[in-house]
Amino acid sequence: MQKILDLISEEMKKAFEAAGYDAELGKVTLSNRPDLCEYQCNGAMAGAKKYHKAPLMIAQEVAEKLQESDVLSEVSAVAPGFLNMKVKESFVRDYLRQMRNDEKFGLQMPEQSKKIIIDYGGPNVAKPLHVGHLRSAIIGESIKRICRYAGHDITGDIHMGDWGLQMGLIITELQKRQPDLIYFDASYEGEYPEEAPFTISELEEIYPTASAKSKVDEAYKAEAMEATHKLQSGVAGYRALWKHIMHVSVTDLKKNYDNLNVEFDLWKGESDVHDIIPGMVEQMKAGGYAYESDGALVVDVKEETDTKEVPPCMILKSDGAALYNTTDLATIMDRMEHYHPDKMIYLTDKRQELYFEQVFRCARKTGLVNEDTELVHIGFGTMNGKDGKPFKTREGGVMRLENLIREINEEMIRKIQENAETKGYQVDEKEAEETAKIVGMAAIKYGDLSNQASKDYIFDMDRFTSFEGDTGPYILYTIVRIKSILNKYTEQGGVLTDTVIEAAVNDSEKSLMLEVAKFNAMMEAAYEEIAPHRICAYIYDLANAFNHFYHETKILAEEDAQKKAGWIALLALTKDVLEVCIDLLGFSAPERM
RNA sequence: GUGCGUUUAGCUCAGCUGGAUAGAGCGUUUGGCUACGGACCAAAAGGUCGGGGGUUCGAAUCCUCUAACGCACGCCA
Repeated sequence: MQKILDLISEEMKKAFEAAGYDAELGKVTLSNRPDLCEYQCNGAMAGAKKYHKAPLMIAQEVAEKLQESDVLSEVSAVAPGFLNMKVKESFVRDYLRQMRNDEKFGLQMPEQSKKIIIDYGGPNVAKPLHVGHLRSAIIGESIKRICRYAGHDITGDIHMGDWGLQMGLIITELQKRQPDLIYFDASYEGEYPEEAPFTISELEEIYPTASAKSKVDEAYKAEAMEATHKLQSGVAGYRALWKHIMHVSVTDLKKNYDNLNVEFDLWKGESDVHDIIPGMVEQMKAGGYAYESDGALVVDVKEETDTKEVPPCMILKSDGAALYNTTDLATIMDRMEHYHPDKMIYLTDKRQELYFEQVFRCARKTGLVNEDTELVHIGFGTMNGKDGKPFKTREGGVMRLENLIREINEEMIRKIQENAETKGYQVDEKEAEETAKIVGMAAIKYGDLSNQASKDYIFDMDRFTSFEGDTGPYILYTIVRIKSILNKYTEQGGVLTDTVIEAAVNDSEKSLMLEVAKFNAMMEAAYEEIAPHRICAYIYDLANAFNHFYHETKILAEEDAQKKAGWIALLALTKDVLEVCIDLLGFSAPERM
């Protein structure tokens, strides 16, 4: 379906042409003076110079041509040359009827679906998730869903840190504690046990301990590096131990991401490309791209047009070891070979911007990707506390994700019970817990996504748990309210699928309809700009438009059955649009709250 | 030093790619509950859009200079 603004513009363009002017001047935009009109066109002013004519005169001539329009009503020319207009109620009605029948509410599917890989999450194995992982998970999940809804084939890869020194550290510490473990017996040739010799909580304690020791104890660090090397060169016992670490850790990660309603299609990590690194390095050397500089192997990625210094992209450290760049480049190579993506999206902290610029240029220069393969880095800002500094616990430590979620949920349960008390009804404890989880998720995710991803934002626990105004819970509340009305309609014998949208009878109804009609344009923008916050802004407006309408209209009490059914149809469409939107943001609405 | 980003109401943020009187939420003040769910709605107060200059009929938006803050600038990820 065409966007409503395009349909209106077409009508206006025809009028410009009919009046003897360039059709392109007839671009229509939303009115920024809603008290005067619904839509406006500024083309007459833009054309004044070209036609040596007063803008108002041009506007008047164009307005003349639109007096009989099926689309527009009340077209008027206003000084200094604005064209103000409203749209016909019948036009909006027909548009929404079509929307309601369309699978994706009028969103146009691309001619060619793109194959996209999105790299987000990025946790480290054996380390608990903390608030720093929250944004990547939330934003990445939403982007993935938006691209998918927009008709593209997108694969989400968690891309774990599962291969470096951290693994050697864990193994070393484990050996200190349990030297008799069969894994450390080099002469052992049998099968290794299926059960891991540690639990996730032990693992989470082992790593920081080992990391701290390595910083003060050189010998310990050397052991860890040796263990890392043994692991990477394939010593059986070490590999078996590594598999245990991975299994225990991934199981725990899955649980945590499940709680966030975040799902990955691929659980790849740095270890997956270990074997292809030597080949890639050789290829880069053979191609004449990589050369030695200060002992390290680098590829120049400067470009003529650069206004800044772009340091070369390092492929190997001076000790010959791989680094982050190496695995990222190898991963690109691996993905090109196995998935043939048209586009790869990386979601990380925005401080890594220059780094990704280097890696992307290197990948392009060395021919790891095709000319038209898009490589995109989306850098997000830091989540700060109320003081404007990176978010910490009250004690000043790094806050674990689980704890943050728990705090929000507890606050939510308190609110729900409080609400029930003031209204004098009983809540089932189980139900309250479930609802709290759903609402808490909406509060966290909406709070994050409603900000532009690239900006730092302030995570204010009090604000998010206050549930008033521009928040996730407000959106959910609106949906639940509509559901409640629709349920009552059904209970009274109405059949939702029999209802048909009618022309608006008052301003608030029309505003709601016009708001609903913006869906496909908004989605297109959200996809093109990779901007979930567009969806947030839209559903907030939509929820406001609905609540406004709701307060002015007694829906179920309406005696005219056709009118009532029309309203119900509009409500159902509004609810469906809202629910699709929140699903794209990664949360859902409860039945009651 | 170089580059990038940010600067809009007391606070937290929008601003649809150059249009009319710069918009929300929170907070403040005021009004609305026989509930189709008041976690709502209606209204008021509150802004030299960091500052200067320029382009344009018209600038928060484009150009330029400048200030403050933040971030990044080869062996971390």
